[in-house]
Amino acid sequence: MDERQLRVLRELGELGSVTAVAEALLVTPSAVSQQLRLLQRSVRVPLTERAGRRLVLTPAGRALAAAAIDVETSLARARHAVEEFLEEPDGEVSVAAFHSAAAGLWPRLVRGLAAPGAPRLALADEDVSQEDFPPLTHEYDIVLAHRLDHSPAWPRTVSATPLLHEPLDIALPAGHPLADKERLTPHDVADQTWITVHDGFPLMATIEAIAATAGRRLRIAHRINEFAVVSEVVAAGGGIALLPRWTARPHSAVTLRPLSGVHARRHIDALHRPENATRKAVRTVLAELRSAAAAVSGDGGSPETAEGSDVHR
Amino acid sequence: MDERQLRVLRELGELGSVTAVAEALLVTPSAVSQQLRLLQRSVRVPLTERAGRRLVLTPAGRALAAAAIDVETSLARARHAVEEFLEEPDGEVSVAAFHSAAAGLWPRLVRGLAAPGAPRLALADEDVSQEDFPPLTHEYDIVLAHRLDHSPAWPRTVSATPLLHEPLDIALPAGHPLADKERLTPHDVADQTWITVHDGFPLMATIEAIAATAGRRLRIAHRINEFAVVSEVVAAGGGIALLPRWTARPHSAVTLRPLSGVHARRHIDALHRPENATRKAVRTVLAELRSAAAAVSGDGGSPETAEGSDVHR
DNA sequence: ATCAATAGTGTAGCCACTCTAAATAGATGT
DNA sequence: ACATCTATTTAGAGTGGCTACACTATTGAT
Repeated sequence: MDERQLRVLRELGELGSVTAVAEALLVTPSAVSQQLRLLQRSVRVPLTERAGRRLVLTPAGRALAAAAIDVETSLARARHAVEEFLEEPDGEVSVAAFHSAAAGLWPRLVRGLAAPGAPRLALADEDVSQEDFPPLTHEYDIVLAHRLDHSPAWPRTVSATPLLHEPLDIALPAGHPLADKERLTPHDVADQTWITVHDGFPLMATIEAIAATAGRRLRIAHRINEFAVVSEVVAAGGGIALLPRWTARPHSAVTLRPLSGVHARRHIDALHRPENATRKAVRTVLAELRSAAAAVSGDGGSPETAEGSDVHR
Repeated sequence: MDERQLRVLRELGELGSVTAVAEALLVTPSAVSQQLRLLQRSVRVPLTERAGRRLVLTPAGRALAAAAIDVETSLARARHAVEEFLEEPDGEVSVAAFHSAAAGLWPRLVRGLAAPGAPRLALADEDVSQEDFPPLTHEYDIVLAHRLDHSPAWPRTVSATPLLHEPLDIALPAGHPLADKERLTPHDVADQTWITVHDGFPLMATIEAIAATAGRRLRIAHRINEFAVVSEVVAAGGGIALLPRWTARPHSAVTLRPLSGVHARRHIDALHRPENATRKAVRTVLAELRSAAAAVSGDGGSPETAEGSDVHR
């Protein structure tokens, strides 16, 4: 008893003759007759009977034909299941991010997708080194990742949607002498006590570039990945640090100053496996992320969020 | 996208490897792999992906596998649909009957099957000549039919369950001189004015036998098929008639007297197509009909219905 | 590093299944 | 009685899915 046989039986019930079924299914009446014979073999009561020169369903045949409708319905649903999955506007979308991107973008993302009918977010923070971002796309639909300007591009196996090209500024405690200058050079900052990320994390390459340009080894006192913690330690006079301009939460006792002389910018990209963008819900989240990023960087940001573009704080 | 492919996909989701699916479905891994490739061809996003040396479902694959469960469920239901139809205790059973059998048996049938869970009855009266009873089994699950003792048996294409072997008595108006005799002979009744059924209806053969035995042509004044009407006309003095002993409703102004000298009995049988008895609901109704018939004929009839066996009225 | 074990995929060929074509049988209506 | 319509049977062709086997890739052990 397979789909084809049930289909034939059902059509016979609705069309009332083998010939009509054959025409509907684009086969010969012989094929229909044979399918019916096979189906009959699997059942112990007659499903069809002759009515004159026509063939009609018995009550048992009608009972089975009714069940056949369910089979065809579920098969039709299965045939559309993938499309529906792709077009579902409110599907679940998992988003991973490192801390500063998470802190800077997720609040806007959550607010922007709060409406009913919007994708359901599943957020997770993941603080990994640069080469570990792409594999995360196997676990999450979208991975917010960052890399420095001249670091190797993301592998071709993942799609990358650029979100931010974010300057990295020097974070100074309020009242620090260097805060008087509008811009700082590697030479200006090379002799300071430093707070940096752990080895292997993206910002480290910029720290090394500063040291190379100034021709000195930096004095690195602390290793702190989390920028909120960094801000607090900078404010407390523990040293100076490199902080992203837009995604690190401003601290009232920390002043940011742009750095000249080295490329001090990072890319924040949304990584995802290419086929993932066929899902409407994923595309919606990506669009919302772009809009959140534009707001954060000050391009058309809402008044509520304009503070993010205020460098001097 | 057919059942087999969906089955393979679903099993892959649950078992987690092509080899395990192959073992579960009793085929080689190669066959599983080929089925998956075919399924993939019908869909524009990947359904599976490599995880090390294993193969796992993508989110789209999981969405389709979920739909596959519905397909398998409905197919399993279809495979049992006929059995369920046959075993359904409360299915609808259509019963046709000629008038006197209907009047005599249906009230008991309806009362006996009033309980919830009993077959649902669909009753219909059909007053046809003897040869037209068997074809009615194409329209009704059970056909109550009657034939005279020596008339040809029912064709082998239908099953016949004997219900009653019912004497045919002479109906006389109360106070008629013949009512004084305990039994009547053809000779006694041949000179009376008669009320008979229409030509072609079963009882007519007995009327003809009476005429033949007595050696006379009967004086047939009226042609009335419906026994309730016959009783009224007999009571009013319109003539005498042949009435079934048990199934015709007794009339207070009509006396029944048994007839000797000719075979004056009819068979009342329940006809049905043989495969119809595979339905539990039909068997239940047949059993209830036998019990109703036994009660009507006085074999273990309940007090409430004992009047049916009272010939002298 | 190398090797063995494990997992999945590709290919060739076989087998079974389902279709078509044509002949047959039965029913209907003129 | 005959032409027409309908369903079935049979034989044969074509398709498709399966197995066997070879191959690639990954993993873990020595």
